[in-house]
Amino acid sequence: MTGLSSVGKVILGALHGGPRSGYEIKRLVDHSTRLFWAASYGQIYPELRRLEAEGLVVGASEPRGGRARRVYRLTPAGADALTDWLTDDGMEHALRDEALLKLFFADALPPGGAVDVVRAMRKERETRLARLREIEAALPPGAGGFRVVVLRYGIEFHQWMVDWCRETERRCLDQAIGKAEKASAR
Amino acid sequence: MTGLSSVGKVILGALHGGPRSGYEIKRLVDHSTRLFWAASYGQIYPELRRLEAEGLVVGASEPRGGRARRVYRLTPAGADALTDWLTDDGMEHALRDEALLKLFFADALPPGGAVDVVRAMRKERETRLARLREIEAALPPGAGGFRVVVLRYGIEFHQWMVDWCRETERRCLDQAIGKAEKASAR
DNA sequence: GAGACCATGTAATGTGTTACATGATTTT
DNA sequence: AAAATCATGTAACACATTACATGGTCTC
Repeated sequence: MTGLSSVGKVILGALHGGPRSGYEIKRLVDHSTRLFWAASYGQIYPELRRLEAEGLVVGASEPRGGRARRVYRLTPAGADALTDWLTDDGMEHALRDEALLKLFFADALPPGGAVDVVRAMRKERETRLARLREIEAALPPGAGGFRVVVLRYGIEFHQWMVDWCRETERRCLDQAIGKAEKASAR
Repeated sequence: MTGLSSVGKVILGALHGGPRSGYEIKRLVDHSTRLFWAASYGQIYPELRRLEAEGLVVGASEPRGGRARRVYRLTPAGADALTDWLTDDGMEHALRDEALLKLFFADALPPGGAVDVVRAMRKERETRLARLREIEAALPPGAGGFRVVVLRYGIEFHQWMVDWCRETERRCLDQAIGKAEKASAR
């Protein structure tokens, strides 16, 4: 009832899909939500203990072979906390984009410098877009559910950014030509 | 030469536009880059001192009336550090989107719960879009430069998200109707 | 004279990453 | 036998927000 921490949210969500160890939660996050919600071991392990102390999850020792392993599952209180969070109206949305910051200050660069910024931005987004498309291609045919909806959001968003970069590069170059013509007309 | 800190980047960029006090830098950030690059007093003031110790900026006491005020300007080394950063290929891009995380786990919600998540997401983006459009409308006519390019990016991006939400809401409802028809056909 | 705004700074707190330490099991 | 992966955990550090403390000026 204290309000879930940032890590707590992914953990409860992950455990809704079934009992999991801290290691498995980290793996799941790295393979699915990391682009919009990351979590590290340094957060996950301590938080699992805190959630257990609050009664939202329970851990049980379930070794795999001789390998120690602690598996957590949602308690009814944990499931309630999950739906409470899912239906509340907290909507944190933070973006940290170095390319935009560079572009914002691009007037400090010699003419033509800005295009390089946008070009570098596009290259980076294209790489990530390709990786997302690979994930999509590897999806079992007929896969549905909201996890796929979110993946497609990622793909379409990255595609949108790549298009925006291309358009902006074009505009930068047009402007450069316009300036050059004006200069030669003198 | 040590590699600029996150705050250092906005500070040098801001100072390229002219000498400014810490307070003015904070104001500028809050009114322009905060959506993709924020900075707080707790970062700005200590960082200004660090940058001065490194020789990238110089501060001078320039009181305004009886009000103490310390104004910083770029040194040649600071201007160099700025262009070095602008032309390097660091391209940090992090996104933290609670709406996407909720949608990702929306299978845990009763049918129809996901639409509410998307609707809440759209509402929030619409509010921000409106604020950005106000800023654009208040722009002096004929305003140009990369600051405006970045503002338009923000507007178009938010518009894209709103459209995506609308489309997704529609699809969720269609699917619900499809299911209801299937159920009634039995 | 109240409230908004200018102005600087620090301390406490929270959030998050990285590296380290340890060790078993599985795959090549 | 080496490398990858499974598995847990902590300590150090970096990054960032919030609240507090202080006080001047300007506008209504």
